[in-house]
This record gives sequence, C-alpha cells and structure tokens, in this order.
Amino acid sequence: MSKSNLITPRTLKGFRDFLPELMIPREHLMETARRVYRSYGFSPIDTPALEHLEILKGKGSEETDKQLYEFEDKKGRPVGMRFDLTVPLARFVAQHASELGMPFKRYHIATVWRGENTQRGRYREFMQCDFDTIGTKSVAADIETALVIHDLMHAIGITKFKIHINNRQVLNGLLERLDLLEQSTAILRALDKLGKVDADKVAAEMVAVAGATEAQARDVLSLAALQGEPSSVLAGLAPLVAGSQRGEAGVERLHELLTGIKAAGVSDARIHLDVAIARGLDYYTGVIFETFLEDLPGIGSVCSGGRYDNLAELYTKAELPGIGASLGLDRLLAALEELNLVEKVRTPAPVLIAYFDSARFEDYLRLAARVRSTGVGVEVYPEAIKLGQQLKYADRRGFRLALIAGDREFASNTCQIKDLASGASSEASLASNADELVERILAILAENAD
RNA sequence: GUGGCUGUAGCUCAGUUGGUUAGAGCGUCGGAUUGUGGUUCCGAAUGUCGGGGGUUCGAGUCCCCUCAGCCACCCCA
Repeated sequence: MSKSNLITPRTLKGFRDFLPELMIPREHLMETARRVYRSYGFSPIDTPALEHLEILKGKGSEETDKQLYEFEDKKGRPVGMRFDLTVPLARFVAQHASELGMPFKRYHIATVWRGENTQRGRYREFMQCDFDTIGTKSVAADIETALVIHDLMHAIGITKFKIHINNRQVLNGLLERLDLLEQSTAILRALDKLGKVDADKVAAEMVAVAGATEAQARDVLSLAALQGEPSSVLAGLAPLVAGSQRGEAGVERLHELLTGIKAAGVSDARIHLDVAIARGLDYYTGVIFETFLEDLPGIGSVCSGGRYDNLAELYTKAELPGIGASLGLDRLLAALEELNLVEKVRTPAPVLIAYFDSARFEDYLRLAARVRSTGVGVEVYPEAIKLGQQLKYADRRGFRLALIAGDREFASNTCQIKDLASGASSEASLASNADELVERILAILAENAD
C-alpha cells in the first residue's frame, strides 16, 4: 500500500484509547469499587449498551435528549446508547421485579455515552460505577449509600474528600413556603452555582430568570449562608422551613441520616451539609450526594447520587423507590492523574524469567508454570537476546524480580533471583519442585506489597 | 449547542518583520571485547510543521475551512 493510501489512525472527539499504564490503574479502580460494593451486599448486573429510544427519552429532559447518541438500527428501529446507568436500571427493575424480589441492591460498572462538549475529565465515552438500592424508602438505605461512598473513597486511597449532602425536600419545603415551587427548577439551577459565582449574581439570576422577587431570592440564599458543623447547619435550617410539612420532613430525614453516618464511625470532617447543591437531574426527590476532592475541587463531583422515589413510574405501575450513587471512574482517574496519585506500573506481572540459554527454553517454561501455580504472575522473555537488554526491559516495565538461570545455575540445580529495585541477587535451589525458589519469591513479594 | 485560546519529531518546546537542506532537551533504538538493568560516554533514526484550500516569486510563519485539545457558558461523572 502506498503511503498516500494509509488511513490516519485516530479516535473520535471525546473517545479515547487506554494504554497499559492508564488501563492498569483503571482496572484497579474497578476492582476496588467491586470489592466495596460487594462488601455491602450489592450484586452485579449488566444491561445492553443500546436501548429502545423511547426507554431513554422517557424521563429525560431536553438536556439529556441533546446529549443522547441516537440512530436507527438496520431494521429502522429508533435506538439510543445509554447515557447513564440509572435509566437502564429503572427499565431493568420494572421488567424483572418479580424475579428479583425487593429490596434489590445492585452494582453496575459500565460505559456510557454523552454527545456533549469535551473538557478535562469530561469525555463522550466514559465509565460509571453505579450502586443502587431499589424497593425501600427506609433511611437505612440513605445511610448505607453514604457509607458506601465513604468506604469507596477510602479504599481508593483518597484521604482528602468531602461528601456534600442535601435533601431536595428541604429545598422544596423552603420554596413552598416562599411560594416559589412553580419556578423551582430555575431557582435550584441558580442556587447550584453558589461557590462558583458570588451570591449577588446568583440572586440576580433568580430574579431575572426565575422571576423571583428580591426578597424571595435573599430568603433562598439565606439557606446557603448556613455554614459549619453539620449539626449547627441542621439547627439553622429548622426555622427556615417551619410550617412546610415537606421541609420539616426533609430536615428530620437529614437528621436521621447524619446520626446514622456518625454512629457508623464516619468523621464529621468528611461530611458537609451543603444546602446549595441541587444536582441537575430532575429525578431526585430526597437526599442528594456529591463528593469533592479537597485538592482538586475544580474537576467537579467524582461520586454523585441521591434518592429518587418514582424513577420506574414510566415503565411500571408498581412503586419502586430507589437510592444510589455513581462513581465517575474516568473523571476520578483524570483527577488522580493530575494529583500524581497514579502509580506508573506498566506490567501486571511481578516476575520476569530471562530467556538466557536458548537450549533451556523448556526449563524456563516449566519454571514459569511452577511459579504461576502459586498465583504469582510470570512473564518469560520471548527471545534469547543479550541478558543486559532483557534486564533493561524488566527494569523499564517495572518488574520486581528477574529469574536468571544459565549453565552454571542448572549445573548446581539452582536459579538466581535478582531484586530489580536493589540489584541484589541470590541463589535458590530448584530441587524438589523448586520449593525453595517459590518460597523466596513469595517472601520478597510479601515484603514490598502495597 | 455558544464563545475564546492552542496545534512544530513519541514528550516538552525553540523557530527572528513570510526567504535557501526545520532545531534543542528528554525519550526511543544501537554500541562501549563474549553471563547482569537503572548512572556515564559515543552514535543513529524519526517530522507530509494537525489536515485541506487560498494569498505570494516564496508560508511552520498571513487568510479561510476542517479536525483535535484546553478554557468558559450550559450541563454533568
């Protein structure tokens, strides 16, 4: 093929390739999420990437419609690619409720697609790690959701994070009192900007866009002025919603939530009662969560969710309340990368066997099989090139150990173990199924395990 | 979807008011007397100057379009 005929290798805007050094930590994150979810009894499920368009469009706002990848399949059926995992979950639960039994707890780690403009940490194809509890309105599920988020961040190794918590009922209760319920979407949208934009501008937007009066805007903002310990914010909240049944219920619910979280041993420092967060998705009806990294707040929330008490109503008459949250794996990874918390390991196996003596290839294969049988990853170098080059390869790829055996070693039925970090090497016997060698490898790996 | 900024070797960049064969550092690869890497020394390769079109005697340098990245709005993981 002539050069001019070559097709330029490239990927679509917002779609990315993952090289090993990025994919290894990515898989690691997924495994961590899986482990934490399972530890709370959530079960894995999967659903199709493609859904009937009506399923995806049913609950969406104009905004999600705009971002939806939709087209006709080969038979002319209107279809769309899922843009989150919550809508597919609603369909899934409505379809299988009788088989699942309630309450139903599931996690779902999968790719979603949104055709919006890209930015750092924002892609058109990205992975979400959702966990949800369906079929109970109990505050126990709210508490558990917060605990999972907390444990998840810990398990990932993030120490400086804050879970922002709010409750839609509180907001709506206040709006009800102020007679602003009609314009709640516009008000909340403006309110959500607090922190990015100063209060005067937010107030101005409430007046201009949402049609509130100056006094109403100030009252809404007085809510957001509440700062400090969760308990004191809570105390300040009560008088603001007094008289609104909805608002009072919301405050009470927040109180129960915070009490439960505290009882489970979560530090107050990790929790921020943030009455300004509203979240864009309109399906939330109760508690709302957003999680921010203290060292990188600008990247946005890395784990968000909340309670939605009627998500499945479009697909079934059964009442299926739910609560859950979603870890934005790719956004989090972008953040970890920026904070230099991603370890640069390019090989998943810790041991390299040098292909040293071309006549001994079968011995190397045998040795590799023996070490693998203990659960340790082993790679045999594929070519009998100079030893120095093989060690260089091992060093760059981040192997911990190299096993070297040539005539000398085989003559004495031993094998050299070289620690690539220190450069030290020692010999171990290959006698009786290489037990000594295996033991030594396991000991060394146990020493510098994470 | 709207607006702004950016685009030169794998990476980070330099490239004078448009002027002859486009540079550096890092990285990569090879070598420094036959079984030991990460340091050092020597050497080598690599660019259709993101892509397309235009202005010009002549464009990496100017203009238009397009693609991609970054930022803001919007929204969100």
